[in-house]
Amino acid sequence: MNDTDLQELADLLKALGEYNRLSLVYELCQCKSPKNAMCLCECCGVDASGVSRHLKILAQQGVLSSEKKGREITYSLNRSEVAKNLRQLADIVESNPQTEECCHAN
Amino acid sequence: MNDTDLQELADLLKALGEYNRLSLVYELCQCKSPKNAMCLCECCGVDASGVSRHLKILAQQGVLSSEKKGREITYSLNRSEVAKNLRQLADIVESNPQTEECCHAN
DNA sequence: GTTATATTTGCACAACTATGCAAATATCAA
DNA sequence: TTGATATTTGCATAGTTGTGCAAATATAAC
Repeated sequence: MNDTDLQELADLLKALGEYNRLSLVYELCQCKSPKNAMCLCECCGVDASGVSRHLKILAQQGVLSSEKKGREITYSLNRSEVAKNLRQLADIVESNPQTEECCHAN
Repeated sequence: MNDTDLQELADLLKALGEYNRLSLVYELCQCKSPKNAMCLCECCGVDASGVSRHLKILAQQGVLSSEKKGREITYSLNRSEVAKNLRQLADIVESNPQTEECCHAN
């Protein structure tokens, strides 16, 4: 894993690591169909403009997909992609160390 | 998943979602034995006090375990616990929606 | 004892972030 | 066209965060 990968992973985790954003993601977890910002606004203690910004961040990190339908934009969760990224990190964390030692200080 | 669980999960993801902290975690991933802050300092563009603070945050979130050995403190990664948390979230994200609809706006 | 090493803490600061409000934009409905 | 609805954007602001430096603390080594 190079620096760029690590940075992208950090960005993804940061996007998910904010309470209201994670609430939006969790809400979309439980939705069969895509939802617009007004609907998602209800499950999040933030006004429409704030939700709009949160959804943008999540979409930028590939957590959500958006589709424009007339005057509204519906968002859905990229379930398999997000799950894949999380499991990849879990695998790395749990894998056996590849190098003898990471430094020579001790 | 209640609000407290969601908050704790967000805190964990936030702890991991910072580049230098994630670098520390990744470094410890590759270490067979626990490492102290001086050693970990080398893999992270931050001085000792900064590393100390990052390690504290990671330990608070259960990512790392620490053990005091004389004048040094060695840190190790809680591999299975971190992996478990990440996989749990992955499972939730990928699971089929339980509720019909999350709201009635559309 | 003194000195060296490892870590934490107080302070300052710059940068970033989440937020609400109001205005702007876009699209639908009547 | 006029009005309603959905979303974005500019602005201000309060709060948070990462950081380095220097000082304090703790412990080992001499």
